[in-house]
Amino acid sequence: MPRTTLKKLAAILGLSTATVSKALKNYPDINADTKKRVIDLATSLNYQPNSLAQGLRNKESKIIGLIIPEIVHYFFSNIISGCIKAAEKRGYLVIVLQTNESFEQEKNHLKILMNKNVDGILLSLSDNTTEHKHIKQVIDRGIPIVLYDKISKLIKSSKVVIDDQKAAFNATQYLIDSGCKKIAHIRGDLKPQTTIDRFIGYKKALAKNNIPFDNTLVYRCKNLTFGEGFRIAKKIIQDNEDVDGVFAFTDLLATGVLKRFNELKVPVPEQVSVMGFSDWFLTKITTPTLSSVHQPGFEMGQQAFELLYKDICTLKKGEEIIPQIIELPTYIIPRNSTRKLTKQTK
Amino acid sequence: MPRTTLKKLAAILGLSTATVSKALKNYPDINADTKKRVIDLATSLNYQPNSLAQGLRNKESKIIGLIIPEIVHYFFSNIISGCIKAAEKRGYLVIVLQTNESFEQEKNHLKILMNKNVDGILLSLSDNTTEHKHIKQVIDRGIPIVLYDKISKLIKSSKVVIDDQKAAFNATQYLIDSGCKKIAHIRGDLKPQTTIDRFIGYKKALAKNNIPFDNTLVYRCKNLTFGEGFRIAKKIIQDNEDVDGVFAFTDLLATGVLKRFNELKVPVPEQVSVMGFSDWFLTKITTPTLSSVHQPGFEMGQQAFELLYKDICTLKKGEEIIPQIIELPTYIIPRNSTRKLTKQTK
DNA sequence: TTTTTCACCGAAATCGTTTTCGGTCATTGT
DNA sequence: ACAATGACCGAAAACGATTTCGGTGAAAAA
Repeated sequence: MPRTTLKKLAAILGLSTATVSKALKNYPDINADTKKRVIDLATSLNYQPNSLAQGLRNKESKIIGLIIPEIVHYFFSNIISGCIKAAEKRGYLVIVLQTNESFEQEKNHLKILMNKNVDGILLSLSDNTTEHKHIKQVIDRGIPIVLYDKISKLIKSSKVVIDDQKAAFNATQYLIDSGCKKIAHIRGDLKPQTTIDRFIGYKKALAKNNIPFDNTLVYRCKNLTFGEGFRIAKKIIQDNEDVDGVFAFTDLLATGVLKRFNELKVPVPEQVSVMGFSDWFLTKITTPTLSSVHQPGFEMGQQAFELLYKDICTLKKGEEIIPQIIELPTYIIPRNSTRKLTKQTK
Repeated sequence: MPRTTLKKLAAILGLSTATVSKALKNYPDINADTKKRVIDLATSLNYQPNSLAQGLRNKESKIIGLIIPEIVHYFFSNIISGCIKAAEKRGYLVIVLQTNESFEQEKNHLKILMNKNVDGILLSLSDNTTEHKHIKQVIDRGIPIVLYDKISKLIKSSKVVIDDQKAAFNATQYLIDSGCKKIAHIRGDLKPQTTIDRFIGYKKALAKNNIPFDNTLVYRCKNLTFGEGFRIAKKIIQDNEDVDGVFAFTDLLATGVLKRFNELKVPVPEQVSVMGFSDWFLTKITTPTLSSVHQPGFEMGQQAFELLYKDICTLKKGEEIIPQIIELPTYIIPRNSTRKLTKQTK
C-alpha cells in the first residue's frame, strides 16, 4: 500500500540505497548481475521514484506553469492544448492558471508558481499589465519565462507571436481586393497592443490603396462580445449606409454583426462583406459562414513550450539564455461572408 | 539571486533553522521578540518556503491532477475553469491532462500523476475505458479520485454528475409540450453511458405521452460533429417528411441540423423544432438561436474539486473516505429553435 | 611476496523543511 | 541556599533520491 522507495528495495536486496539508485540509473560501476536483480525487483514492486525528493535534490520539478487570460475561449484553449501536448512529449507537466485580464492576478500567479518550483513559465500579459517588475523578478530567480500572444517589447525573454499588423493589413486588403470601397473597422479598447496593431494594419491597407481614412468608420468597444458586435452593426449601417465592408477585431464581434445584418436584411456579402479575426470554431457555423484570419493557437502553445524547454535546458547547462522570438504565420480563410476575389492579387 | 532558505535566515539571525521555522509558524515556545525579528527578515528577504521540501516532509504537494477528455470544448473548458478557481481558493494548483478519449492515455496519465505526488485526481472516464484496475490502483495508493461527468457505477469514489436520463426526458417533454408529435433523436455511439441515458430519457418521455417509439426516427452517429448533424438532418426530412421535432445528443449536432434545415428552407421552429444539449456558447449565435439543456460545466468543476478536497482532508486525518455523489441540476433554456409552450405544464 | 590495478559497493552529505525531544538558563518557591 | 518551574531555543532525525569519494576485496603485475 505505501509506495516503494529506494530504501525498501535496498533492504530487500541487502544493498545500499546508493547502489540501488545507481543500478537503476545504469551506472557503469555496478555489476551487471546486481543491476538485473535491482531492476527486476523494482519493476515487480512497481517502483517509481518520488518526484518531490528528486525535485528537491536535482532542483527541477519537471513542471511548468501556464498563465492564460481566459480558459473558456476557443483560441486560448487551443493554446493550452498545444502546450500540454508539447510538454508531455518532453516529460513535463503543466499547471494552468487564469488571470481574467487582472494585473493583480498575474502578479499573484507568478509568485505562486515560483514557490511551486516550476521549471519555467508561459505567460500572456494581461491587458492591464503596466509594469514588468514582477516578471523581471521571476527571471532573476533563474526561472525562464516565455511570453506568448500578448507580449511586451520591454521584456527581455523569448516570445511567440503573430504579426497583428500584417494580419490585419492582409484582412483589409482582402476586403479591398474583393471589391469593398468603404470599410468600417470595429476595434477593441485603447490599451491592448493587439488592438492598436490591428487598427494600424487596417489603416495601412487603406493608405496603400489610396482609400482615405475616415475616423467615423472606426468603432470602439470595451467588451469584445457578441452583443457589442450586434449593437455596433446597426450603428454602422445607420451612420453610413454605403458601407460595404466590416473588419472586426475578433470573430465574436463579427458574429454579432452578422446576426444583426441578418435581422436588418442587409445581405452579406452582397451588400456588406464581413471579416473576422482568429478563425474560431464558430466561424464555420454562422450564417453565412464567416471569413476570418486564422490565428494558430495550437501551434502557438506548442512553440511556446518548445522555446521554454530550450531556455530551461540552456539555463541548466549554466549558459546564458539568448531570447528568441518566433513569429507564427497567419492566413486568411475565405468563407461566405466575403465576396470572391475579383482580381487574383497577391 | 538564489532564493532565501530557512538556513540563510537562521545564519543571519544567529538562530537555528528550527527556531526560524517555528517562529514563522507561530509556535508558542518562541519568544515574541524573536518571532518579530524572524518575520521581519523573512519578509524583507522575501522568504518563501520551498514547496518541494515541504511536500517531501509533509507528504503533500498541494497539487491535484485534472484529467479531461478534450480541452478545446466549451463544456470541458468550463469544467477546467471552475476547478482551477475552486482549487485556488484552497491553495491548490491544478495539472491538466488530456485523454482524447483514449484508454491508454488515461492509464498513462494516472500513472504520471501518481508519480508526481499529486494529492488527488479529478477524472472523467474516456469513452473507451473498459476496466478499472488502474483507478483502483490509484485509490489503493491513498490518492483520492473524484469522477465527474462520465463516471462508472462500478468505481467506489465520490462523483459529480448530472442526470442525463432526466435531462433528456425533460428536453423531449418540452418538445412535446410545445406541440411536437413526431420527434427524431440523434444519438451518439453505442457505448458511452451518456448516450444511452439520453436515449432512454427520450424514450421514456415518448412513453409517458403515449407516443409510440419508432426506431426509424433514431439516428446514430459516431462522431459528434457539426458535419454529422448536417448530414443527418437531410436524412431525417427525407425519411419522414412529417417530423416536427429533433432532439440532438449535443449542441454541435443540433447546430449542424439547423444549418441544413436553413439551406433546405425547412422553417425552424415553425415546421420542425430543434433541441440541443449542453448549452454551449454557440447556441446563442446560431440562426435561429438554439434551445438547449443547460449542463453546468463551471459548477461541475468547482464541486468536483470541493469533493476531492473533502476526501483529501478526511484521508489526511486518517479517516475512511465515504464516497459522496453530487447530482447537479440541469434545466432547459428555451430559445428560438423551439416553439413557445402551448400549455403551461410542469 | 608485495604492490598495483580494477571491479564493485557503501557511507555520508546534500537538497530545505518540519517536529520531537531535550537542554539551558533565569526565575520562583520553600 | 537549593529545588522546582517555565520560558526559549537547538540538535537531530526524517522525508527520498542523488552523487562524490573512498573503501574493500580479488586478480594481475612486479
